[in-house]
Amino acid sequence: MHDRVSVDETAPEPVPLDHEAKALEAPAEHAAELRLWLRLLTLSTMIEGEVRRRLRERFDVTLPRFDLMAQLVRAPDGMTLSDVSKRMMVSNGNVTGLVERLVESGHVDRRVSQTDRRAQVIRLTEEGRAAFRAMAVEHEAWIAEMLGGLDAGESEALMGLLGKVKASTRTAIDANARARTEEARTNSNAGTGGPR
Amino acid sequence: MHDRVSVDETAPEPVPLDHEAKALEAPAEHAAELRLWLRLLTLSTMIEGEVRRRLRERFDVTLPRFDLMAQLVRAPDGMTLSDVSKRMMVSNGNVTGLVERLVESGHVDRRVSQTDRRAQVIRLTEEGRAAFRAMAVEHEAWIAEMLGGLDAGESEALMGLLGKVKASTRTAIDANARARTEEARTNSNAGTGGPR
DNA sequence: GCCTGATATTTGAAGCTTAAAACAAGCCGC
DNA sequence: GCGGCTTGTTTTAAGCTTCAAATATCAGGC
Repeated sequence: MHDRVSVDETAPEPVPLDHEAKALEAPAEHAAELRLWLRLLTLSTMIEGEVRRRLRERFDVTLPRFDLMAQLVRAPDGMTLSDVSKRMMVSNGNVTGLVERLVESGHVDRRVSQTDRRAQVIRLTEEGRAAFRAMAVEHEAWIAEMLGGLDAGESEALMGLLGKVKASTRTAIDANARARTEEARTNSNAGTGGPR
Repeated sequence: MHDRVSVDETAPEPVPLDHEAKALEAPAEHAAELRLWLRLLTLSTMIEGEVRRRLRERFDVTLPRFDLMAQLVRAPDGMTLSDVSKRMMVSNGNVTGLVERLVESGHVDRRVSQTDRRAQVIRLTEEGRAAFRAMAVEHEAWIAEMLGGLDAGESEALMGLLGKVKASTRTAIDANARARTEEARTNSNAGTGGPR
């Protein structure tokens, strides 16, 4: 497989490491990926935490509400809860509660879809739109301040690399999901005596 | 009201854009940073979500518990709750509850520090260590699978760029914290009639 | 029209998370 | 050795989040 880490670790290796040492050192094969992931996670946790803090301090609003409003502001025609759920990558049940509170506070308007009686279409109210506009201006400045350490070329390079990782992550997730679906199908057939 | 029905608002529009349009387009100055942040956030959300799902599916464990155990496995002499809180970048109160549940399940051992009677020192139990070892092996493979799309050079480049962003983020956060502290000091002086 | 499977949403239980307030104990300068 | 500040932890209230189960509706095939 990927022998990237210049496989010169072959030579000695007399006594196989015991479990303990293995577990502690073990990053063995994939240390680089693990470090990358940890740095990525640390960074987004830092930024997210700071944005959360500032939103609360300056506007007394929570980050999830801001995020939801950010989705809605780009959809003047409204979105269904499912749409929001997919875009925000959170569960359906989560969105239900979030929307409930935003309707309560008058930022969001919710009505049954005219074409699908199962679905709710939600939109920002005028108040919601105004509130979001005010927040978005500062939010953007915060992000620019925090991510401002790169020049245009670096920024573009980073964007590209993140895109590449995103693609391979997507692939890994999809492959896993397919495998799970397949397994479920098989089990189901086995259980019900489906096509042998 | 909202003339959503595709007004084909392209052609005319002679007048300078109003607030609405501005707000929508406004990424104006800092569009690149905003896009970068969104991509970063999307990526870490994707990975984190998948790891969470797999940990639950394979080991019936939550991600925060895994993360806490990952901190402890590297500290055979134990850590205080505060240490953990800082390393995980979560609130103190959060750690209290998390540790409570891990002690309950027998993965973690907790005792009062011998040198500071305020502090609790926590360690993995043998069971906790064994359980973590098993999980860590798969976890590492998952990460390698998801982040596997880069060659060594790209990986290193990404690491460097993330480091750079992390540094500038750190700077921005610290500057803000200092400003807040300063403001608090000033207010406090004003209120109590401190040094003019 | 009726069944079957898919989709949209809600609900409930459990757990995670934060912020803020309350304590307890350490540290320090006088 | 006593105030006063700092640090370590817990507690509480509110909100976020997930998963899984329950509802309701839709869409197709027959």
